[in-house]
Amino acid sequence: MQSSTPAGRAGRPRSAAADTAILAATRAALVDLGWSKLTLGDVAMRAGVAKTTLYRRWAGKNELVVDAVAELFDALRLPDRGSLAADIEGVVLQFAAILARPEAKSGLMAVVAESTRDDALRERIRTSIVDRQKRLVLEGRARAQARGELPPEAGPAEAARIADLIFDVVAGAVVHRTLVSAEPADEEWVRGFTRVLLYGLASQPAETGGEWA
Amino acid sequence: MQSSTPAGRAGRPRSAAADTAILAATRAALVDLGWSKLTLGDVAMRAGVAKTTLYRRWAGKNELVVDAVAELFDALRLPDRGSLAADIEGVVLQFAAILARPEAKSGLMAVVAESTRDDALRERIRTSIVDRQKRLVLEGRARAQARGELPPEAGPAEAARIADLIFDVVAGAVVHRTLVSAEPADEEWVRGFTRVLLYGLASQPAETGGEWA
DNA sequence: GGCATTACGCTACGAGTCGTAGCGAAAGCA
DNA sequence: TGCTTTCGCTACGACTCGTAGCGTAATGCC
Repeated sequence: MQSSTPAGRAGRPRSAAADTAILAATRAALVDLGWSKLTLGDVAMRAGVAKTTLYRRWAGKNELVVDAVAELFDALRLPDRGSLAADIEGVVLQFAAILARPEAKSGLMAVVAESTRDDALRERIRTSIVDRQKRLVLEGRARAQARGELPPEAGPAEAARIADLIFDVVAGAVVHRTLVSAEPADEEWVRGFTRVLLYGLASQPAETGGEWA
Repeated sequence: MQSSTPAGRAGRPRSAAADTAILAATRAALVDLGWSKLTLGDVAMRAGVAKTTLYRRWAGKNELVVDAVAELFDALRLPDRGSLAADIEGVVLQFAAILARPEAKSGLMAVVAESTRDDALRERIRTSIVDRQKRLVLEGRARAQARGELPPEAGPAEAARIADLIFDVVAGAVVHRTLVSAEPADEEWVRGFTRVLLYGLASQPAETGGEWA
């Protein structure tokens, strides 16, 4: 975000309603048109604002879509389900549900691709999307350690390393399953994933025969 | 690919040299310009061919970049390093090295993003990029089972499920580390990842203190 | 060798998008 | 009531797109 009147400024304040309308219109355009065919003129028309207003608030398509997609991840929560496995399954299913939405699919990966050549954009993605997700990893890990389900790590540097690793594994697997393999990360898949994450491949006794709880 | 004269056709055959020049020019343009600023006119000029020639062979930017990026993954091999852990670390490091190249970074995620709204494109990505990677998983898994490092699975359906899961975890983690976290998947990271993949989080005794083999 | 067939380079074109400039009107703050 | 900033609107040059048309080049077949 870069809207909302910067506190005690004089003059006409920016319309907060326009912000929400623009971001909603951006998501709607992502659903209807996808990333490549989405134009700022079209978004402006959908939102009922002038194209110039859009350019006054966002530098371009990249920044706009980052903000529009970021709001989708605001709903992520980490309720205490009693065990680490249950906590993981719960939050992964939430994450998968968000990624299943077409506006997230077509928007998120596109801005990530653009961010490989734009450091400012990558930073924007990190602060408004990635860090919110990563916080859940830290929270879940601390909770599991308090339960005694995970061993405490050596030091703060080691803790950060492992947290980063876990985050890349979890988020990466769900994203890859959803976008590249193009198959749903449903409950059955999430159960198998959680088992591998907690106990590894070597322990996999192939207990599930197919479909049963 | 859709080039090379379709066998016994009459008339002037398509120049194979043009194909390689175009694909190389596409990768060069990806490095210099990135996905969004890459234009087919620019690629044609770099390759020394007319723009119309490009349109005669590829339907558009998406298909062209898929083919150009796919060639990067031809180098993936799975040499027998004696143990499952060593095999995984070896192939993951290769995968990471390819993903570290700017033409792979900016090109791959962009076409994946587009493929969320284009079934034909997704199929093209699957056959020319994803399936080649997935074959390594099947091969490595079979090798590990022959060594007795992994338990045999219940049936063919279960085997496919687990192979798909492993693939999404491995490829997804490396991609997420490289593109989203924007940090290198170096040897240290790969060691930690392989440990989690094989033995899970619960067994993690935080043995590495930082940097030592 | 000659002929049919296909690919190639080149030019030109309408259509669409981009991002910006300039203007008058509207909406807050002091 | 003024001052300041935003807003909607129109218009603009520049650029890219994807295609059409033409003459030429390179092959297979007879």
